[in-house]
Amino acid sequence: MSVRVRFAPSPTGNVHIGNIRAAIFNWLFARHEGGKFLLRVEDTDLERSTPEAIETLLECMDWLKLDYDEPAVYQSKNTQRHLEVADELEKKGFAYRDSRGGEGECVVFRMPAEGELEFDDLVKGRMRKKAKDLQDFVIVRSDGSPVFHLANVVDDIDMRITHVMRGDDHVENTFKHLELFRAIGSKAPEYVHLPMIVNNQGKPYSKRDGAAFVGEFREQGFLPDALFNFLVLLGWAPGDDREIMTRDELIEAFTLDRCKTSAARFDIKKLTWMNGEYIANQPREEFKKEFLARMARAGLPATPLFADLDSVLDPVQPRTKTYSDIPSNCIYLFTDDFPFDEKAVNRRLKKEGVRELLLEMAEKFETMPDFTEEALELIIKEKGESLGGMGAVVHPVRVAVSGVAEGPGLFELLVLAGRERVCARCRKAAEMAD
RNA sequence: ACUCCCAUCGUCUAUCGGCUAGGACAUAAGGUUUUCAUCCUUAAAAGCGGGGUUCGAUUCCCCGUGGGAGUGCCA
Repeated sequence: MSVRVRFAPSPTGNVHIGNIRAAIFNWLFARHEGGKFLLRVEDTDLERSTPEAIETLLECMDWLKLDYDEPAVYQSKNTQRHLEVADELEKKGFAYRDSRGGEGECVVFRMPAEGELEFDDLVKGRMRKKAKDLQDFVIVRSDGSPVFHLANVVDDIDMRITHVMRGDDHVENTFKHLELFRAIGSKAPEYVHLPMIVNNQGKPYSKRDGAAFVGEFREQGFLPDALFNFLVLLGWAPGDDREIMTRDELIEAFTLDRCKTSAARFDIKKLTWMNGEYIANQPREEFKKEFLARMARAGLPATPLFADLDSVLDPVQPRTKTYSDIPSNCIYLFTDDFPFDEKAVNRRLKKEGVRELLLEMAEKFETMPDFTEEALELIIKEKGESLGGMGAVVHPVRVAVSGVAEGPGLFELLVLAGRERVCARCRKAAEMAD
């Protein structure tokens, strides 16, 4: 029988990285096994499951390229079926009506009173629980609506799910679910419980710990492939020393026996590093598209003041860690109205003789015959020798032209900026000097 | 309180009884570079504690400790 797995999120506005990680594992498993990956939207909480929330969910799936193989199932459409099953269970004596909660009559599923319940988790191994440690549980609320446990199991049956892969926090539920399958008379799927993603305190990773929702990572300028790659490595490893892997490599290598059993902390620094690697290797056209979008959003022009966009992007792309740092990192290439970094100004401009130096260099730049990298290097080197090192010229000029202390190679930068701008900026910065 | 789960460098992880415990991120030092990023070299950095099983335990078992999860109308 071929593998059928599902991702079953409740659409509550944003998709948590823990949930999407579960989705990724399901997706990889399905693709590795040549099975089906399905989406079931558990939208039974009508108040929180707004159309916008569902839209957000689908966008996340799309962004991460988690394609599913059959039309999405909406759980709220199956309510009748859930209630029929509850009726059946009640008729057969597996469930009973009770009003102990006081809110009216609900339907309660009867758990075994004694004995031991067990199942083999494909990652965690054999799980056992004494029957007396599990209580009966509500499957239909007093308002007539089916509860998660019931709906989840019935839908898994109807969707012919073969493997349920979900968060660790569901292990206890699994004992209940297994009893439901048994009572309904249906073969239960295999179960796989994935460790949680936690914060520095070991608690479930939440919005308080930083970006916690897929949309936030997208907003902050992470690539879907980088996030995907990073998340897979939380709780799974290929066994060799590979870390940056393509989708195909991940699909090829992904097996359940390499999943971990312990919780993993979310390390944004490593994600950022990985994202930088992905950006550096991104096709120029893709980078350009995102670059322009970010510039537009920041209200900056789409075309550089000088040179063409590609020349400007050459030094920018390999230095970009996340898209969100694009506007501030290259604003000086697109407008003369750029900010000066205070530290850089204090360190490189507010020094004895810098004013004169900048004016002199502006003069030299203006009069040199060819404004090329080679010629610039000669001139700057020459001037530097009289000042005890090229740095004495390079640093002030860099800050004068870009406002910041880091960036592309200076000669490259000057040529990009063009003679006219360089001279103007040197003279303007000279006023800030000393 | 009870039940269950988990436990290797700061972090993510490798190790399926033989380990001088490997890799990556982060950190530190050095080299390359005009700066930053990159790149190269190097350093520091781990088996929670106690018992057992074994010729030999990070690896298997038990106890403790720590963390997490769950315990009838959330999912």
